[in-house]
Amino acid sequence: MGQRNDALTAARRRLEALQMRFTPARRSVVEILETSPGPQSAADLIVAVEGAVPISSLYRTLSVLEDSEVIVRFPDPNGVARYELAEWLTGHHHHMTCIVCGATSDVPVPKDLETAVDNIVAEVGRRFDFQVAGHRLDLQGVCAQCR
Amino acid sequence: MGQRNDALTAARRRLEALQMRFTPARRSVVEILETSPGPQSAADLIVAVEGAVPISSLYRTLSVLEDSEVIVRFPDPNGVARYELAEWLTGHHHHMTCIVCGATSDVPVPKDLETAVDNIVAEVGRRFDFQVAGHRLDLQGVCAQCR
DNA sequence: AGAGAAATGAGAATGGTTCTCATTCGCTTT
DNA sequence: AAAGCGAATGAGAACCATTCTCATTTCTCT
Repeated sequence: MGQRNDALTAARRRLEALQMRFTPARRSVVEILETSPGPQSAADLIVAVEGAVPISSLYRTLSVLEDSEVIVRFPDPNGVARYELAEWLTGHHHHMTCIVCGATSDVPVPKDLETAVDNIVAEVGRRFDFQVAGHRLDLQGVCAQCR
Repeated sequence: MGQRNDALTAARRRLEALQMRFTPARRSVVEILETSPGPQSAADLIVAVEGAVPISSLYRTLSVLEDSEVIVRFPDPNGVARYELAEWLTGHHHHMTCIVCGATSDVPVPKDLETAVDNIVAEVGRRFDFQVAGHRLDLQGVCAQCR
């Protein structure tokens, strides 16, 4: 199965299904996120689009994509928002943040380990009477480059 | 072992070791965090101290306590900073955030499960050449009250 | 070509957090 | 007890990321 344009196509379909337009700005953001090694901030994206999208429009683009569940937003360790493609487009994964350089990158946790995480999470939910809908696991440490 | 004032005493000692004063504002914050069921925001703390500490002082107090590693700060799902006692004072734990009411509470993951998490985290670090220093596991779901 | 809905761009406004600076506090030394 | 002095405080300004407003522009469908 071809993967190069899957996210782009899926995003277009999703937006069209909601009768929204797949405009150049929306397309650019999806394209950039598709090829990024980790979640990007609004500031990162402004740089990536080379200023072609004004800030106010970029934020609006991001919130449209978030509302349509093409991307997800979450705060990085400093509280600034970072965005990445939703998991139905990229698969489930976690993050590791280098405490030296600050970079956050994706970690596609191997299936065997992810299964173990799922079991733990489910068990915790059971023990604490909490109906678990999802989880986030973030590793903090030092990346290979910074060593 | 008495636990009621352990955090307070430990915090005092830590600050004094750094030749800083254990002032009323600093004491209040530690006290409040010690008795809170989960991480608190600056706004929460202002309410908890009943306005006795002005905002600018509260933030300064928080950063002093953070710098001296008595508390830790991290962003909640909306990006606003939340604070809790450092793990050397409370023990390792995780969080669960209710996607209905937004409350975040502590989850003292049972030792057996935590061991499993540790193993997974270590294994991921090994596989991805990442020197793991710590981890955060956040559950999202619906709490008992909201069901 | 024209109408109407959707999207855009510029800038103002907001909210959380940090900074500045003059004042006050609390030890320590007389 | 008073002076000296660094630490801490309080008020408000400043900052920065993000959101909002609104007039203008662009699509899409006739």
